[in-house]
Amino acid sequence: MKPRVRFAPSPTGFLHVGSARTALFNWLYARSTGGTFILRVEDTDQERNRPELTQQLLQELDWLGLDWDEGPIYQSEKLERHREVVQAFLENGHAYLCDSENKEVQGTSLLEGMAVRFRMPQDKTISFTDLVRGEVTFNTDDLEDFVIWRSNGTPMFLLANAVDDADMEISHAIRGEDLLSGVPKVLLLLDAMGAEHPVYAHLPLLVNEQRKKLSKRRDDVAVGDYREKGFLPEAMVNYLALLGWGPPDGVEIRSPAEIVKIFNVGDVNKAAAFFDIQKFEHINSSYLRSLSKEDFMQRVEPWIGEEAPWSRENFDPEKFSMMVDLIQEKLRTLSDTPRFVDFLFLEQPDIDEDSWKKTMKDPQVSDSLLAFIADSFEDCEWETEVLKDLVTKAGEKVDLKLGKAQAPLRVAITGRTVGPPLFETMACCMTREEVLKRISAARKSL
RNA sequence: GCCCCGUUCGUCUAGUGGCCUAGGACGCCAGGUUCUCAACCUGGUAACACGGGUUCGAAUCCCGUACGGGGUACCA
Repeated sequence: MKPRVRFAPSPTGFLHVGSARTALFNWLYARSTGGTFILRVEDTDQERNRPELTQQLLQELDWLGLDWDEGPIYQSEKLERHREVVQAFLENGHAYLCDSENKEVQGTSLLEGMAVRFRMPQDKTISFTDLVRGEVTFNTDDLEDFVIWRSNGTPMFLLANAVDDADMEISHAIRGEDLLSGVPKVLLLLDAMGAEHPVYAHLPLLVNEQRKKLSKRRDDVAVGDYREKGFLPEAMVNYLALLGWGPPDGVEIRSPAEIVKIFNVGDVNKAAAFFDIQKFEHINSSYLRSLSKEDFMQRVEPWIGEEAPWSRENFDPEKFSMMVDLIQEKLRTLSDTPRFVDFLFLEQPDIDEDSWKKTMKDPQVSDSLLAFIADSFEDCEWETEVLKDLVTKAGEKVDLKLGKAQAPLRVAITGRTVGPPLFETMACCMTREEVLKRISAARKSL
């Protein structure tokens, strides 16, 4: 029997990174076992039953490359089936009608304005084997009769969940630990239907620095936010896979396809994991570096177009293309790109205050240094090595090594102390006139 | 409150009774890279929550304590 797993998100208008991780682990399980990955949209809550919310969800999954084999199946379309099960429970005594005061009402058919509660058996032990946590046990005395049907005529989550899992013959339910306490109720529901139990695997939660479940109010939780910050989908998948699971050989950076080969849900660990943006950035920069130039050019497009800090007519694609060779290895995210090249496409460099203060703190020295440099640049060959030699010589006159001597020039030209290799940039992408103009502008500001 | 789950370097993890004076990665720190660094290279720092058992031997098994988290809705 091939495993059948599902990702069953509630459409909230964005994909939460925790949900994305759950989707990923289901996908990994299906792909690594030859199973079927099913997408089911849990939109039983009327407010969430909106097509555009679902659309966004599908797009994010698509962006991550998590393709599904069946679905999307909409839970809201199964209303009749859910009603049928609840009706049967009413008839066979597994559930009862209940009014707005939570009082039991006699009757064996659904009534408008009445909710339905599942009857909890007394002192019954319920245990199951979780693939991640091992044996987990509950006692029904700690559980209450719970609502399975709302008075507005719609099914509750647990009921819909149980019925759909049974009908879709889900073999493995892989989801977040926050759903662990709901399992005994679902198992009871399944038993009442005479359906089989799926195998459960509860993944550790993703937490923030306060060790609390990632929340959308405090934390950056939308996958789309990371996309907009310039993270690559394969880096996102790679990083998410590392939260709660580790490759047996310790090689952390590897493609989704390679992860599929070595993934095992039994190796998932139990403790909550902190979503560490710094490590994510490290992984992203690694993927960025390994991109072919062609691929990089394509992916960076959104960051150098309309959104860029320069006006479109000043942008020069050829210069940019040359700059890519110099900066690709330095980027942590795609959104870092503009600030490494913006000075080429702006009338004036955008001067960073801290950089200016740091390199121009002795205006006398900086001025004479820049004067020497400007003089020697007036009439020289416009080549990387020549420019570098000239700056080295200018530095010697004020008793500074190249490392220090290039700093004021770098800030005058680019506006920042950090950037692409300076001499190459000037030689390949700037004219003598532009460079001299910026040097003199900087000297005037001293 | 009650129920459930968890606890290895700051962080993510390896470790399934001897190979552990606990390994890797990120971060951090130091040095290197005769152009910067937020890039790259090398090195370093740093952890088995605590207390009892079991065992010749425990990070690994059992019990308890502490701490953390999740659940306990006519949300999902």
